Amino acid sequence: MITAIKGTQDILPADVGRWQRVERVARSVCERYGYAEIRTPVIEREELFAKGTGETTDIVQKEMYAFTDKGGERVTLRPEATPSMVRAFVQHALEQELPFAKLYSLGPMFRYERPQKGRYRQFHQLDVEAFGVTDPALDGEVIEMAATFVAELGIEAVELVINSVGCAECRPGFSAALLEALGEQVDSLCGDCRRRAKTNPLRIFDCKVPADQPIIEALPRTEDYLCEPCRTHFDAVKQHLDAYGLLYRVSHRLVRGLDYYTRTTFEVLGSALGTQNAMLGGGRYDQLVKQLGGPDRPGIGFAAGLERLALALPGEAAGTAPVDAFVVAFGNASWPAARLLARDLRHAGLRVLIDYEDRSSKSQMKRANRSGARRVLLLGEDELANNQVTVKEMETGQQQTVARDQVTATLLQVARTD
RNA sequence: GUGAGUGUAGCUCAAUGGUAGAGCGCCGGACUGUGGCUCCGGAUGUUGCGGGUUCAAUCCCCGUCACUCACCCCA
Repeated sequence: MITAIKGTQDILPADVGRWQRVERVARSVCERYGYAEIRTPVIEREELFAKGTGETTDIVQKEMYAFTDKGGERVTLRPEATPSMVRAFVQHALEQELPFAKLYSLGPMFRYERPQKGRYRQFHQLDVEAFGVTDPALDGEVIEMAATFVAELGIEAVELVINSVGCAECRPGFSAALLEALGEQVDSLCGDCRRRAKTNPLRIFDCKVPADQPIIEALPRTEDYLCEPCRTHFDAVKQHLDAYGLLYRVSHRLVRGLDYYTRTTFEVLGSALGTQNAMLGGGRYDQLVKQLGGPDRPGIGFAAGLERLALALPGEAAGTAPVDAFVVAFGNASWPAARLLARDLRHAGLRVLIDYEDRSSKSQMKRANRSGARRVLLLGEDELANNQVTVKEMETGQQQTVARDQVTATLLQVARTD
Protein backbone atom coordinates (compact mmCIF):
# COMPACT_ATOMS: atom_id res chain seq x y z
CA MET A 1 0.00 0.00 0.00
CA ILE A 2 1.26 3.44 -0.87
CA THR A 3 0.66 5.74 2.07
CA ALA A 4 0.90 9.48 2.58
CA ILE A 5 4.42 10.42 3.60
CA LYS A 6 5.33 11.04 7.20
CA GLY A 7 3.98 14.23 8.64
CA THR A 8 1.49 14.84 5.84
CA GLN A 9 -2.14 14.01 6.13
CA ASP A 10 -5.34 13.71 4.16
CA ILE A 11 -8.11 15.96 5.33
CA LEU A 12 -11.08 13.66 4.89
CA PRO A 13 -14.60 14.76 3.99
CA ALA A 14 -15.70 14.33 7.60
CA ASP A 15 -13.11 16.91 8.71
CA VAL A 16 -13.24 19.34 5.83
CA GLY A 17 -16.09 21.24 7.44
CA ARG A 18 -13.80 22.35 10.27
CA TRP A 19 -11.20 23.55 7.80
CA GLN A 20 -13.68 25.43 5.70
CA ARG A 21 -14.92 27.17 8.82
CA VAL A 22 -11.41 28.19 9.86
CA GLU A 23 -10.64 29.46 6.35
CA ARG A 24 -13.93 31.28 6.03
CA VAL A 25 -13.45 33.13 9.32
CA ALA A 26 -9.82 33.87 8.45
CA ARG A 27 -10.77 35.49 5.16
CA SER A 28 -13.64 37.36 6.72
CA VAL A 29 -11.51 38.84 9.52
CA CYS A 30 -8.66 39.76 7.18
CA GLU A 31 -10.93 41.53 4.71
CA ARG A 32 -12.61 43.50 7.49
CA TYR A 33 -9.27 44.73 8.80
CA GLY A 34 -8.24 45.85 5.33
CA TYR A 35 -5.92 43.05 4.27
CA ALA A 36 -5.74 41.93 0.65
CA GLU A 37 -5.18 38.31 -0.26
CA ILE A 38 -1.95 37.36 -1.97
CA ARG A 39 -0.81 33.92 -3.09
CA THR A 40 2.88 33.23 -3.37
CA PRO A 41 4.64 30.08 -4.59
CA VAL A 42 5.23 27.23 -2.16
CA ILE A 43 8.72 26.84 -3.64
CA GLU A 44 11.34 29.58 -3.39
CA ARG A 45 15.07 30.09 -3.64
CA GLU A 46 16.79 28.66 -0.60
CA GLU A 47 18.62 31.94 -0.17
CA LEU A 48 15.37 33.73 0.65
CA PHE A 49 14.99 31.88 3.93
CA ALA A 50 18.68 31.76 4.73
CA LYS A 51 18.71 35.56 4.61
CA GLY A 52 15.16 36.13 5.83
CA THR A 53 14.37 33.57 8.47
CA GLY A 54 18.00 33.48 9.53
CA GLU A 55 21.01 31.23 9.18
CA THR A 56 21.14 30.46 12.88
CA THR A 57 17.54 29.31 13.18
CA ASP A 58 16.65 25.64 13.48
CA ILE A 59 14.22 26.12 10.64
CA VAL A 60 17.00 26.95 8.22
CA GLN A 61 19.68 24.75 9.70
CA LYS A 62 17.81 21.49 9.84
CA GLU A 63 14.19 21.74 8.82
CA MET A 64 14.03 22.85 5.21
CA TYR A 65 12.96 20.68 2.32
CA ALA A 66 15.81 22.05 0.20
CA PHE A 67 17.29 20.54 -2.93
CA THR A 68 19.00 21.35 -6.19
CA ASP A 69 16.58 21.39 -9.10
CA LYS A 70 17.34 20.17 -12.61
CA GLY A 71 18.60 23.59 -13.60
CA GLY A 72 21.11 23.62 -10.77
CA GLU A 73 19.17 26.12 -8.62
CA ARG A 74 19.13 25.70 -4.86
CA VAL A 75 15.42 25.77 -4.02
CA THR A 76 13.26 24.87 -1.04
CA LEU A 77 9.69 24.30 -0.07
CA ARG A 78 8.79 27.29 2.08
CA PRO A 79 9.07 26.65 5.82
CA GLU A 80 7.22 29.86 6.63
CA ALA A 81 5.52 32.60 4.67
CA THR A 82 6.91 35.88 5.91
CA PRO A 83 10.04 35.98 3.70
CA SER A 84 7.89 35.15 0.67
CA MET A 85 5.50 37.93 1.53
CA VAL A 86 8.37 40.37 1.90
CA ARG A 87 9.89 39.20 -1.38
CA ALA A 88 6.61 39.73 -3.22
CA PHE A 89 6.16 43.12 -1.57
CA VAL A 90 9.62 44.18 -2.73
CA GLN A 91 9.58 42.48 -6.14
CA HIS A 92 6.30 44.08 -7.20
CA ALA A 93 6.86 47.39 -5.40
CA LEU A 94 3.52 46.91 -3.70
CA GLU A 95 4.04 49.93 -1.50
CA GLN A 96 3.34 51.98 -4.63
CA GLU A 97 0.28 49.95 -5.59
CA LEU A 98 -1.67 49.55 -2.40
CA PRO A 99 -2.98 52.31 -0.17
CA PHE A 100 -2.03 50.18 2.78
CA ALA A 101 0.39 47.36 2.22
CA LYS A 102 -1.61 44.90 4.29
CA LEU A 103 -1.44 41.37 2.92
CA TYR A 104 -2.72 37.98 3.97
CA SER A 105 -2.28 34.49 2.60
CA LEU A 106 -3.44 30.97 3.35
CA GLY A 107 -1.46 27.92 2.38
CA PRO A 108 0.81 25.00 3.18
CA MET A 109 4.27 25.24 4.77
CA PHE A 110 6.86 22.50 4.99
CA ARG A 111 9.32 21.68 7.75
CA TYR A 112 11.25 18.48 8.11
CA GLU A 113 10.51 17.68 11.76
CA ARG A 114 9.38 14.70 13.75
CA PRO A 115 5.60 14.94 13.72
CA GLN A 116 3.59 15.02 16.92
CA LYS A 117 0.26 16.39 18.07
CA GLY A 118 -0.24 19.76 16.41
CA ARG A 119 3.00 19.56 14.45
CA TYR A 120 3.32 18.21 10.93
CA ARG A 121 5.77 18.30 8.06
CA GLN A 122 3.17 19.82 5.82
CA PHE A 123 1.04 22.21 7.79
CA HIS A 124 -1.06 25.21 6.93
CA GLN A 125 -0.93 28.78 8.04
CA LEU A 126 -2.84 31.98 7.79
CA ASP A 127 -0.14 34.56 7.29
CA VAL A 128 -0.84 38.24 7.90
CA GLU A 129 1.68 41.00 7.19
CA ALA A 130 1.51 44.81 7.26
CA PHE A 131 4.29 46.98 5.87
CA GLY A 132 5.42 50.55 6.22
CA VAL A 133 4.05 51.61 9.60
CA THR A 134 6.09 52.02 12.78
CA ASP A 135 3.27 53.47 14.86
CA PRO A 136 2.49 51.17 17.82
CA ALA A 137 -1.18 51.67 16.97
CA LEU A 138 -0.56 49.12 14.20
CA ASP A 139 0.99 46.66 16.66
CA GLY A 140 -2.13 47.04 18.78
CA GLU A 141 -4.44 46.58 15.83
CA VAL A 142 -2.61 43.48 14.55
CA ILE A 143 -2.69 41.86 17.98
CA GLU A 144 -6.34 42.80 18.47
CA MET A 145 -7.12 41.30 15.07
CA ALA A 146 -5.34 38.07 15.96
CA ALA A 147 -7.35 37.84 19.17
CA THR A 148 -10.56 38.57 17.27
CA PHE A 149 -9.80 35.82 14.79
CA VAL A 150 -9.45 33.24 17.55
CA ALA A 151 -12.51 34.56 19.35
CA GLU A 152 -14.69 34.44 16.23
CA LEU A 153 -13.74 30.80 15.80
CA GLY A 154 -15.31 30.23 19.19
CA ILE A 155 -12.05 29.06 20.71
CA GLU A 156 -11.93 29.81 24.42
CA ALA A 157 -9.36 29.25 27.12
CA VAL A 158 -6.67 31.09 25.25
CA GLU A 159 -3.93 33.29 26.57
CA LEU A 160 -2.36 36.27 24.87
CA VAL A 161 1.31 36.74 25.67
CA ILE A 162 3.42 39.70 24.56
CA ASN A 163 6.97 40.92 24.91
CA SER A 164 9.48 43.26 23.36
CA VAL A 165 12.80 41.86 22.21
CA GLY A 166 14.35 45.23 21.47
CA CYS A 167 16.00 46.40 18.30
CA ALA A 168 19.39 46.45 16.59
CA GLU A 169 20.41 49.22 18.99
CA CYS A 170 19.66 47.60 22.31
CA ARG A 171 19.56 43.87 21.70
CA PRO A 172 23.30 43.30 21.36
CA GLY A 173 23.77 44.92 24.76
CA PHE A 174 21.14 42.68 26.24
CA SER A 175 22.69 39.54 24.78
CA ALA A 176 26.03 40.56 26.21
CA ALA A 177 24.45 41.24 29.58
CA LEU A 178 22.89 37.79 29.55
CA LEU A 179 26.19 36.09 28.88
CA GLU A 180 27.92 38.16 31.49
CA ALA A 181 25.29 37.36 34.11
CA LEU A 182 25.52 33.71 33.26
CA GLY A 183 29.27 33.57 33.56
CA GLU A 184 30.47 30.15 34.51
CA GLN A 185 26.93 28.99 35.26
CA VAL A 186 26.66 28.26 31.53
CA ASP A 187 28.41 24.99 32.14
CA SER A 188 25.75 23.80 34.57
CA LEU A 189 22.92 24.44 32.11
CA CYS A 190 21.50 21.76 29.84
CA GLY A 191 23.14 20.94 26.54
CA ASP A 192 20.58 22.87 24.53
CA CYS A 193 21.17 25.96 26.62
CA ARG A 194 24.94 25.74 26.22
CA ARG A 195 24.35 25.64 22.48
CA ARG A 196 21.93 28.57 22.68
CA ALA A 197 24.48 30.60 24.60
CA LYS A 198 26.71 30.43 21.57
CA THR A 199 24.15 30.91 18.80
CA ASN A 200 21.42 33.12 20.25
CA PRO A 201 21.54 33.78 24.00
CA LEU A 202 17.98 35.15 24.06
CA ARG A 203 16.63 31.72 23.37
CA ILE A 204 17.89 30.41 26.68
CA PHE A 205 14.55 31.77 27.91
CA ASP A 206 12.80 29.02 25.91
CA CYS A 207 14.32 26.30 28.10
CA LYS A 208 11.90 24.06 29.95
CA VAL A 209 14.43 21.90 31.81
CA PRO A 210 13.48 22.19 35.51
CA ALA A 211 17.06 22.20 36.76
CA ASP A 212 17.87 25.24 34.65
CA GLN A 213 14.99 27.37 35.85
CA PRO A 214 16.55 28.91 38.96
CA ILE A 215 19.48 30.19 36.95
CA ILE A 216 17.28 31.45 34.12
CA GLU A 217 14.87 33.23 36.45
CA ALA A 218 17.77 35.15 37.94
CA LEU A 219 18.95 36.44 34.57
CA PRO A 220 18.46 40.04 33.47
CA ARG A 221 15.20 40.81 31.69
CA THR A 222 14.60 42.41 28.30
CA GLU A 223 12.54 45.19 29.81
CA ASP A 224 15.56 46.41 31.77
CA TYR A 225 17.68 46.72 28.64
CA LEU A 226 15.31 48.25 26.09
CA CYS A 227 16.55 51.48 24.60
CA GLU A 228 14.35 54.51 25.08
CA PRO A 229 12.56 54.32 21.69
CA CYS A 230 11.86 50.61 22.19
CA ARG A 231 10.57 51.17 25.71
CA THR A 232 8.28 53.97 24.56
CA HIS A 233 7.02 51.84 21.72
CA PHE A 234 6.32 48.86 23.95
CA ASP A 235 4.51 51.01 26.51
CA ALA A 236 2.32 52.41 23.75
CA VAL A 237 1.53 48.93 22.46
CA LYS A 238 0.37 47.92 25.92
CA GLN A 239 -1.75 51.07 26.16
CA HIS A 240 -3.47 50.21 22.91
CA LEU A 241 -4.18 46.69 24.11
CA ASP A 242 -5.55 48.08 27.36
CA ALA A 243 -7.76 50.46 25.42
CA TYR A 244 -9.18 47.52 23.46
CA GLY A 245 -9.87 45.81 26.76
CA LEU A 246 -7.70 42.84 25.84
CA LEU A 247 -6.34 40.61 28.55
CA TYR A 248 -2.71 39.75 28.13
CA ARG A 249 0.36 38.66 29.99
CA VAL A 250 3.76 40.26 29.50
CA SER A 251 6.40 37.57 29.46
CA HIS A 252 10.03 38.52 29.24
CA ARG A 253 10.66 34.90 28.26
CA LEU A 254 8.70 35.13 25.00
CA VAL A 255 11.65 35.44 22.63
CA ARG A 256 10.62 33.32 19.62
CA GLY A 257 12.91 31.38 17.37
CA LEU A 258 13.15 33.54 14.29
CA ASP A 259 16.01 35.97 13.82
CA TYR A 260 14.15 38.86 12.27
CA TYR A 261 11.93 39.95 15.12
CA THR A 262 12.38 43.40 16.60
CA ARG A 263 10.45 45.04 19.40
CA THR A 264 6.98 43.56 19.71
CA THR A 265 6.51 39.79 19.82
CA PHE A 266 3.31 37.98 20.72
CA GLU A 267 1.66 34.59 20.81
CA VAL A 268 -1.79 33.24 21.46
CA LEU A 269 -1.61 30.03 23.47
CA GLY A 270 -4.41 27.51 23.70
CA SER A 271 -5.15 24.54 25.86
CA ALA A 272 -6.11 21.12 24.50
CA LEU A 273 -3.42 21.27 21.87
CA GLY A 274 -0.88 19.00 23.50
CA THR A 275 2.40 20.63 24.30
CA GLN A 276 2.48 22.48 20.98
CA ASN A 277 0.23 25.10 22.45
CA ALA A 278 0.92 28.14 20.27
CA MET A 279 -2.03 28.68 17.97
CA LEU A 280 -0.52 31.77 16.44
CA GLY A 281 2.57 33.86 16.87
CA GLY A 282 4.20 36.87 15.35
CA GLY A 283 5.86 40.16 15.86
CA ARG A 284 7.47 43.19 14.36
CA TYR A 285 10.36 42.95 11.91
CA ASP A 286 11.60 46.42 11.14
CA GLN A 287 14.83 45.42 9.37
CA LEU A 288 13.64 42.48 7.29
CA VAL A 289 12.42 44.31 4.18
CA LYS A 290 15.66 46.20 3.86
CA GLN A 291 17.65 43.11 4.67
CA LEU A 292 16.02 41.31 1.75
CA GLY A 293 17.01 44.05 -0.65
CA GLY A 294 13.93 46.24 -0.40
CA PRO A 295 13.38 49.78 0.81
CA ASP A 296 13.85 50.61 4.48
CA ARG A 297 10.31 49.74 5.61
CA PRO A 298 9.15 48.30 8.89
CA GLY A 299 6.80 45.35 9.03
CA ILE A 300 4.69 43.41 11.46
CA GLY A 301 2.67 40.26 11.15
CA PHE A 302 1.75 36.88 12.47
CA ALA A 303 1.18 33.31 11.38
CA ALA A 304 -1.64 31.13 12.67
CA GLY A 305 -1.49 27.35 12.50
CA LEU A 306 -4.65 26.08 10.84
CA GLU A 307 -4.19 22.51 12.09
CA ARG A 308 -3.95 23.79 15.64
CA LEU A 309 -6.97 26.02 15.22
CA ALA A 310 -8.99 23.21 13.66
CA LEU A 311 -7.93 21.04 16.59
CA ALA A 312 -9.09 23.62 19.12
CA LEU A 313 -12.32 24.38 17.30
CA PRO A 314 -15.30 23.65 19.56
CA GLY A 315 -18.31 21.59 18.62
CA GLU A 316 -19.03 19.21 15.83
CA ALA A 317 -18.09 20.41 12.40
CA ALA A 318 -20.92 20.73 9.97
CA GLY A 319 -20.65 17.88 7.52
CA THR A 320 -21.13 18.12 3.80
CA ALA A 321 -24.17 19.90 2.47
CA PRO A 322 -27.38 17.86 2.72
CA VAL A 323 -28.73 16.10 -0.35
CA ASP A 324 -31.94 17.67 -1.64
CA ALA A 325 -33.20 14.61 -3.45
CA PHE A 326 -32.26 11.07 -4.42
CA VAL A 327 -33.71 9.78 -7.66
CA VAL A 328 -34.75 6.13 -7.56
CA ALA A 329 -35.54 4.16 -10.69
CA PHE A 330 -38.01 1.29 -10.25
CA GLY A 331 -37.40 -1.21 -12.96
CA ASN A 332 -34.62 -1.05 -15.47
CA ALA A 333 -36.81 0.63 -18.07
CA SER A 334 -36.98 3.82 -16.05
CA TRP A 335 -33.25 4.54 -15.78
CA PRO A 336 -33.05 6.83 -18.84
CA ALA A 337 -35.94 8.99 -17.62
CA ALA A 338 -34.52 8.97 -14.09
CA ARG A 339 -31.16 10.24 -15.30
CA LEU A 340 -32.77 13.06 -17.24
CA LEU A 341 -34.78 13.98 -14.16
CA ALA A 342 -31.63 14.10 -12.05
CA ARG A 343 -29.90 16.23 -14.64
CA ASP A 344 -32.76 18.72 -14.81
CA LEU A 345 -32.87 19.12 -11.04
CA ARG A 346 -29.11 19.60 -10.90
CA HIS A 347 -29.31 22.25 -13.58
CA ALA A 348 -31.91 23.96 -11.45
CA GLY A 349 -29.41 24.19 -8.61
CA LEU A 350 -30.43 21.26 -6.44
CA ARG A 351 -28.08 18.76 -4.90
CA VAL A 352 -29.19 15.44 -6.36
CA LEU A 353 -27.91 11.88 -6.22
CA ILE A 354 -28.83 8.88 -8.32
CA ASP A 355 -27.57 5.29 -8.27
CA TYR A 356 -25.88 3.20 -10.95
CA GLU A 357 -25.50 -0.42 -11.99
CA ASP A 358 -29.20 -1.28 -12.07
CA ARG A 359 -29.36 -1.92 -8.38
CA SER A 360 -32.55 -3.22 -6.84
CA SER A 361 -35.09 -0.66 -5.73
CA LYS A 362 -34.57 -1.70 -2.13
CA SER A 363 -30.87 -1.18 -2.46
CA GLN A 364 -31.43 2.24 -4.00
CA MET A 365 -33.74 3.19 -1.15
CA LYS A 366 -31.13 2.12 1.39
CA ARG A 367 -28.56 4.28 -0.28
CA ALA A 368 -30.98 7.15 -0.45
CA ASN A 369 -31.51 6.80 3.27
CA ARG A 370 -27.82 6.64 3.98
CA SER A 371 -27.07 9.65 1.82
CA GLY A 372 -29.19 11.74 4.14
CA ALA A 373 -31.38 12.83 1.24
CA ARG A 374 -34.39 14.80 2.39
CA ARG A 375 -36.63 13.13 -0.16
CA VAL A 376 -36.68 10.47 -2.79
CA LEU A 377 -38.07 10.88 -6.28
CA LEU A 378 -39.54 7.59 -7.43
CA LEU A 379 -39.78 6.83 -11.10
CA GLY A 380 -41.25 3.54 -12.31
CA GLU A 381 -43.47 2.17 -15.02
CA ASP A 382 -46.61 3.71 -13.53
CA GLU A 383 -45.10 7.16 -13.24
CA LEU A 384 -43.62 6.93 -16.72
CA ALA A 385 -46.98 6.01 -18.17
CA ASN A 386 -48.69 8.96 -16.47
CA ASN A 387 -45.88 11.49 -16.91
CA GLN A 388 -45.52 11.77 -13.15
CA VAL A 389 -42.97 11.43 -10.39
CA THR A 390 -43.69 10.18 -6.89
CA VAL A 391 -42.08 12.39 -4.24
CA LYS A 392 -41.46 10.70 -0.91
CA GLU A 393 -40.46 12.69 2.16
CA MET A 394 -37.96 10.50 3.95
CA GLU A 395 -38.59 11.87 7.40
CA THR A 396 -42.36 11.37 7.43
CA GLY A 397 -42.66 8.69 4.79
CA GLN A 398 -45.43 10.65 3.10
CA GLN A 399 -45.72 10.42 -0.67
CA GLN A 400 -47.40 12.49 -3.33
CA THR A 401 -47.42 12.33 -7.08
CA VAL A 402 -46.36 15.36 -9.05
CA ALA A 403 -46.58 15.98 -12.77
CA ARG A 404 -43.18 15.52 -14.41
CA ASP A 405 -43.05 19.11 -15.68
CA GLN A 406 -43.89 20.44 -12.21
CA VAL A 407 -41.23 18.50 -10.35
CA THR A 408 -38.44 21.06 -10.60
CA ALA A 409 -40.62 23.93 -9.42
CA THR A 410 -42.06 21.84 -6.59
CA LEU A 411 -38.65 20.71 -5.43
CA LEU A 412 -37.17 24.18 -5.57
CA GLN A 413 -39.99 25.38 -3.38
CA VAL A 414 -39.73 22.69 -0.73
CA ALA A 415 -35.92 22.80 -0.75
CA ARG A 416 -36.12 26.44 0.22
CA THR A 417 -38.08 25.63 3.35
CA ASP A 418 -35.78 22.81 4.50
C1' G B 1 18.52 13.92 15.46
C1' U B 2 16.93 11.79 20.75
C1' G B 3 13.38 9.06 24.07
C1' A B 4 8.92 6.25 25.22
C1' G B 5 4.50 3.64 23.81
C1' U B 6 1.59 1.00 20.17
C1' G B 7 1.06 -2.20 15.55
C1' U B 8 -4.79 -8.19 14.93
C1' A B 9 -10.94 -7.31 9.47
C1' G B 10 -12.82 -0.90 6.40
C1' C B 11 -13.34 1.25 11.83
C1' U B 12 -13.11 0.34 17.36
C1' C B 13 -11.07 -3.51 19.90
C1' A B 14 -10.83 -8.90 22.12
C1' A B 15 -8.15 -13.67 22.39
C1' U B 16 -4.71 -17.94 23.34
C1' G B 17 2.56 -20.81 23.03
C1' G B 18 -1.50 -25.24 19.29
C1' U B 19 -2.14 -20.91 12.20
C1' A B 20 -8.06 -15.69 15.17
C1' G B 21 -13.14 -13.49 17.19
C1' A B 22 -16.91 -9.55 18.57
C1' G B 23 -19.38 -4.94 17.80
C1' C B 24 -20.05 -1.36 14.17
C1' G B 25 -19.78 -0.86 8.95
C1' C B 26 -20.36 -3.26 4.04
C1' C B 27 -23.21 -6.74 0.51
C1' G B 28 -27.61 -9.82 -0.17
C1' G B 29 -32.36 -11.81 1.44
C1' A B 30 -37.15 -11.95 4.39
C1' C B 31 -40.55 -7.44 1.74
C1' U B 32 -40.78 -9.51 -7.31
C1' G B 33 -42.11 -1.00 -7.11
C1' U B 34 -40.30 1.70 -1.19
C1' G B 35 -35.28 3.42 3.46
C1' G B 36 -34.81 3.67 8.98
C1' C B 37 -36.44 -1.06 13.29
C1' U B 38 -36.11 -6.47 13.44
C1' C B 39 -34.54 -11.28 11.77
C1' C B 40 -31.52 -14.50 8.47
C1' G B 41 -27.31 -15.18 5.42
C1' G B 42 -22.48 -13.56 3.22
C1' A B 43 -17.46 -11.42 2.13
C1' U B 44 -12.79 -9.39 3.89
C1' G B 45 -7.03 -10.80 7.76
C1' U B 46 -0.28 -13.23 4.56
C1' U B 47 -2.22 -10.97 13.24
C1' G B 48 3.12 -4.41 9.92
C1' C B 49 7.71 -6.80 7.75
C1' G B 50 12.22 -9.98 8.44
C1' G B 51 14.82 -13.24 11.46
C1' G B 52 15.48 -16.20 16.11
C1' U B 53 13.81 -19.62 20.24
C1' U B 54 10.23 -23.79 20.08
C1' C B 55 7.48 -29.93 18.00
C1' A B 56 4.42 -25.45 17.36
C1' A B 57 4.69 -18.09 17.57
C1' U B 58 -0.47 -13.48 16.64
C1' C B 59 1.58 -14.27 21.77
C1' C B 60 8.45 -14.94 23.86
C1' C B 61 13.37 -12.60 21.91
C1' C B 62 16.14 -9.49 18.25
C1' G B 63 16.05 -6.33 14.14
C1' U B 64 13.33 -3.25 10.92
C1' C B 65 9.35 -0.21 9.26
C1' A B 66 5.00 2.54 10.38
C1' C B 67 2.01 5.28 13.66
C1' U B 68 1.35 8.02 18.27
C1' C B 69 3.18 11.02 22.16
C1' A B 70 7.25 13.73 24.16
C1' C B 71 12.31 16.46 23.59
C1' C B 72 14.70 20.12 20.25
C1' C B 73 12.05 23.98 17.72
C1' C B 74 7.84 26.07 16.23
C1' A B 75 2.06 27.33 13.75
